[in-house]
Amino acid sequence: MAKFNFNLDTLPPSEIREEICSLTITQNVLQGRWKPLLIWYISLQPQRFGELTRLLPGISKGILAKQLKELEDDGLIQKEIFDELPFKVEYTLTDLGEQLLPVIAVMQDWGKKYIDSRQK
Amino acid sequence: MAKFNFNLDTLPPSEIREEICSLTITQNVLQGRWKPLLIWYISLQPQRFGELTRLLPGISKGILAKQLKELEDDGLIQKEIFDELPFKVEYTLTDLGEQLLPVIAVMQDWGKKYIDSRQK
DNA sequence: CGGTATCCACACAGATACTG
DNA sequence: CAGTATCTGTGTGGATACCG
Repeated sequence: MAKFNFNLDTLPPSEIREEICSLTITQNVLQGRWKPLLIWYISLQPQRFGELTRLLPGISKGILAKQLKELEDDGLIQKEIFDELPFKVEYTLTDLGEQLLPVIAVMQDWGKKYIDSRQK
Repeated sequence: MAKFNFNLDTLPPSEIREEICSLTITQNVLQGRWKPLLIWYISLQPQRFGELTRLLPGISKGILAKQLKELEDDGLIQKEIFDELPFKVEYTLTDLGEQLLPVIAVMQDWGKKYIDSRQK
């Protein structure tokens, strides 16, 4: 999946390469207009497909399904299908997904600093 | 600039709204294939335009100029123009840009966890 | 050296209709 | 309810030529 943003012919030193690679992976995993918000909402409580469409006004069902699928494929969320009628599906974070919450938190912290800096 | 990913007609409670807004701002500011890497490289030392094209093999001059301009407009980096021949320009982080380094750091931490989880 | 300007290609998001 | 399929439009990145 990932584009690693460096050329295999001109590799930087290995410890630099690891930083580049780690950073780019996280960037790629979070790439998608709604993904950080999806992770954050799901961290608050297990969420259903329909509830997410209400929480994220403007998102279309197609793109919601696609981004949820990508998050699932990347191992950040898991879905539980309840065998009821009408159908019920719940999305929750995996352990790996939970470990991403510090990233979300510092992003929120910085966003507040950004807002403050623009209000001066 | 920012798309805030919520509908003004169906506003969530204010403290939730602030978290959404802060997160989305940071996401938007970092949106761009090379931006996190640019910030990280510039944090290591002041960088020149030509040096960045070497550090990021595959980037085109057009897109490098564009993403640097966006980072500058968002107040994350500043450029110093040295009045020499041949021309010399150096990009450095602003205070606001420095404050973004924790975000980069936790992204790198998580990227390493992701790699570990996939190697099992 | 450090950019702009222009054009092109594709990925991604959105709308809509349909389905198990 | 929770999706899938298809089509469409736009945003983003990339290549190239040119410029101060």
